[in-house]
Amino acid sequence: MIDLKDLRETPDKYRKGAADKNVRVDIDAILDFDLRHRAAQQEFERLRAEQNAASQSIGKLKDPEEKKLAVARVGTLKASVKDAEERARQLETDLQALLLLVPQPADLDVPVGRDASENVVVSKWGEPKKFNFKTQNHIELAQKLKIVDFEAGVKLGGSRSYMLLGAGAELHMAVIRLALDIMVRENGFTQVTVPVLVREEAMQGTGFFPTGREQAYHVSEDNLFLTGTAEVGLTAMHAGQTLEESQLPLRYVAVSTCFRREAGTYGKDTAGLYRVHLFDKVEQVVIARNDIEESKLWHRKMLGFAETLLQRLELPYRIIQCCTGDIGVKNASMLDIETWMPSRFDGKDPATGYGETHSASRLYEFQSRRLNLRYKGADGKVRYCHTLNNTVVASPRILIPIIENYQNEDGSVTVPEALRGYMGGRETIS
RNA sequence: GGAGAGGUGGCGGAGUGGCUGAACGCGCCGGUUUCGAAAACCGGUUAACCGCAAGGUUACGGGAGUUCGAAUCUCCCCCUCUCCGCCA
Repeated sequence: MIDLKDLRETPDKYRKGAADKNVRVDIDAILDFDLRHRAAQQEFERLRAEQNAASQSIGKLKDPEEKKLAVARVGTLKASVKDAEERARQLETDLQALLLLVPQPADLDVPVGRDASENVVVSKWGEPKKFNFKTQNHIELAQKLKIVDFEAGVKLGGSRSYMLLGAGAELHMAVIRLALDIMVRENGFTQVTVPVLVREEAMQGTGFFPTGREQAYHVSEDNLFLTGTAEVGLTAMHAGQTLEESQLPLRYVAVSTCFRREAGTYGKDTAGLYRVHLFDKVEQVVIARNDIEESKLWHRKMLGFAETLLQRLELPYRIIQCCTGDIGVKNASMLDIETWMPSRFDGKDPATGYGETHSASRLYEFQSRRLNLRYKGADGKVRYCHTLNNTVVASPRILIPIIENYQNEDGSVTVPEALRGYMGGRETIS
């Protein structure tokens, strides 16, 4: 949610912000609704004041005849008050609905671009390994090693379903535990468990609704939604509260199962572990003071925590600054991490070999406004918090680069050193 | 799933149709007192929105309704608690 006052004062900022993000919103219509809403509001308030005054005087009247007359007089006022109220309320509802669609304008340091093709590579870490034998993709490797059963998954859960077994499931838990240890033990984040079944307000408050509603599973029986990330729980946890500045920044991390309908992706990445309906993810969220520089600092730090994990796993990756057309309505800025997945590499252009594994978002007040998440500053003023989030690790997607980069000629997979401690010291999967 | 109780300001807790945006207590802020503090005493202390201002409107879990007028009456929803049943 953007600030209506700010939109009123600097509409061009939001016109450009939406255009840059390829989002169509009619800012002029919003301004017009706003104008009409305020006029209607004032009209209603004037009439209501009149009615209130008249009603109050009735209470003081003693003479029953006089009272009767006064009641009748106010009775006629009632209808016009109700009318004016209805008009003002309707305008407000329309205005709010439109306002929810206005994207957060991208930050100035975000390159303008149409879509993912115009994203910018910021940095690279590690060199993709050269194999001196014919490599296999993670699907072939995993099936031969019997660490993933796709058929069973589909039989039970339909398309984009899978079952990890044996060392596959162990590997999955190992990366999650490594991710949690990095965040909790090494970086002081507080681990939290979150509800993955939430009310509509939590989805709207975190900005996943109304745009993107079709991506969430809806449990209609209870009118609850399955979350696609722990970001929802971690960010909405303090909704409606006024925190103390001294509590900030809040640093939370959670593992949760994530549910995504993947509507509109038919035919994309249909095979394997890349795009699935259900996965587990360790997510980091920071709720910070209302300070742009501080937000930027945390953004880089949070990116760094994810890099730490990939470096421990010795997986080559690159960092992408997403362009305006690819950062979604919520974000002021978004940086993705793409990890080297040998099976995606076309043999010529190295850029083809990287697949997205992480996404770090900086949202400023966008979610806080929707969630009414504020804090009282040292100066006594109440402000909206800034929120940020980033993946620490999402599995099984991360198993793709692990299995593929660590494969051996005989089809076995070496367990990354950083994970061995979580797998009883196991060194290879064969 | 069945039965019942309840949701009021930062907290506790009054309030069953107009004089209640809300008694009283606690807390908090300012002052008096004090070398300083505590105690005591005095004063202040809800928020959002519209408006240059004066002022006005709204809000007692949320929504709808009754009424000239609702924290107070009616209906629906949400949430919390207690008991019974069932259950990991």
